Amino acid sequence: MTPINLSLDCVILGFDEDQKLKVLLIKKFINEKNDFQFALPGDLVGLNEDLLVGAERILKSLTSLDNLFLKQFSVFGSPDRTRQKKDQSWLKMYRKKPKERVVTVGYIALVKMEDYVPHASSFAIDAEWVELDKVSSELAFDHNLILDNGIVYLRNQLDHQIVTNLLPSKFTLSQLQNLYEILLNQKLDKRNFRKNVSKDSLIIKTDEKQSGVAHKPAHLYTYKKIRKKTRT
Amino acid sequence: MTPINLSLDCVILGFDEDQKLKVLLIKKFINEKNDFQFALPGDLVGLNEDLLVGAERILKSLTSLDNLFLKQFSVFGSPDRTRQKKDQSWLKMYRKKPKERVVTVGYIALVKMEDYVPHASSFAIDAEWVELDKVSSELAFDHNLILDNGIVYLRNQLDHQIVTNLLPSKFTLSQLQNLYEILLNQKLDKRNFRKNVSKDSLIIKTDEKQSGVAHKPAHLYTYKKIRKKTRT
DNA sequence: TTTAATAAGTGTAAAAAATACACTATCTTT
DNA sequence: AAAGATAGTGTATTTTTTACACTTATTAAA
Repeated sequence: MTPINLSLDCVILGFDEDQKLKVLLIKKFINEKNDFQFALPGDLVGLNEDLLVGAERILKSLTSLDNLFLKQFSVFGSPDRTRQKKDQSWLKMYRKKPKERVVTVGYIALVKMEDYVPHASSFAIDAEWVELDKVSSELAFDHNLILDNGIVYLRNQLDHQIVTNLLPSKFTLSQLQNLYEILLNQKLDKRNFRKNVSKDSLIIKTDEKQSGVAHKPAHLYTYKKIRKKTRT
Repeated sequence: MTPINLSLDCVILGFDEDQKLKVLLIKKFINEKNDFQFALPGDLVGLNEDLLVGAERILKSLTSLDNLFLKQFSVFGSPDRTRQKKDQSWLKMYRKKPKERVVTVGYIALVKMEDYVPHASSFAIDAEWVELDKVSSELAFDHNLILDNGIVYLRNQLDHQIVTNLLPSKFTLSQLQNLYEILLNQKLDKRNFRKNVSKDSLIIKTDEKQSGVAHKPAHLYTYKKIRKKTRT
């Protein structure tokens, strides 16, 4: 009875060597003149599709990214969220019922960029990693709000498991610390950081060392993964 | 294009003198023979209705409860969540499209029961406070799951503001501690509890005391409220 | 009016967790 | 062999958390 559309939007944060946190955005044409807009990858959920499965499908269809751990973090349901002027043109082109309300569920993931090279398809004309402070404040719909909420959510969720996933399977403690500093956006004390890490029985020292560095080579560590998957 | 229905379900937890945490359930007939079922108060959101406003409206229409602080806590979107046998009969009676999928957003609130006396209306034939451990394991749809998730969410959110809302405007520290113990389902140390409370500048000692009790009368305290309201 | 019963109210010591802080070690490059 | 660079390490201090037992003020009963 309620013709409400349900969409899923993905906040995919990526990290790589150049030490910046980036978000995966798609570019889409919003008219025949090839004006474009950036947006989080997202689309309507399928009729009988589980939400998580749908988020995975949509993400893959727009960016080709696959096999990541998405987590639901919030619902955005303002009746006006798709009714700003800037978004009407795209809606008319791509949605059968452009005026109908769209409620969206936000999903988030944090990945190692090198493992996930986006390729645009479907209505995305491009899919790219964008540095957080270079993200346009004029994303489609309320995507700036969704992005901000996602980042806050993520910072409160960080743990060794999530963070080590962003590193090579063998990593140094300095790499790990550096990554925490970027994600949390704050400096950490080296000795205290190492004290904490040493309490985590899942972070294991290998007998390998870094090589080819122009300084004392660091020990390499690895993380014992026990992966769980839950859905609601 | 996706004929997905969106509903809102409310987990309203109540507390009162008899020291038990209860949840507000409605009773609904599921057939002409007057067989019934218990459920969380919930229904489809309105076409152009803000989600929070909708949750408030639905709750009021089913139970007459009004003016409480609902908070969104999760989305439940399994495609099968309304497709169990037990729920079909009710759906046929009350929904125009009983087979259509329904995704629901969970809202939660914690209230003082005496302030909120439920009166059933609309399709609710009864609205009552039910002790948590007496709740049927056969609530409508996936409402047992929603309820459990809501309780977990709530326990992680408790603070003096929320908790003092459940007490009279003047309360003793023993009342407050007792309430925490019930909500958290664990014993707390009296002196440590009071030490903590004394650090909270919003909890203020009045110069009144209990009277009519057969023991040393306790001082009464009050909470300085600064109410904020946020929505997404 | 004394006594018993009941919950209120109070402090301190010990343990655990968090923080602050600076030098030596090992490798590469020049 | 010296310089440059990052790795790696320990301790003292502060803060937070925990554990724990007796005295006090009132009412009810004897």
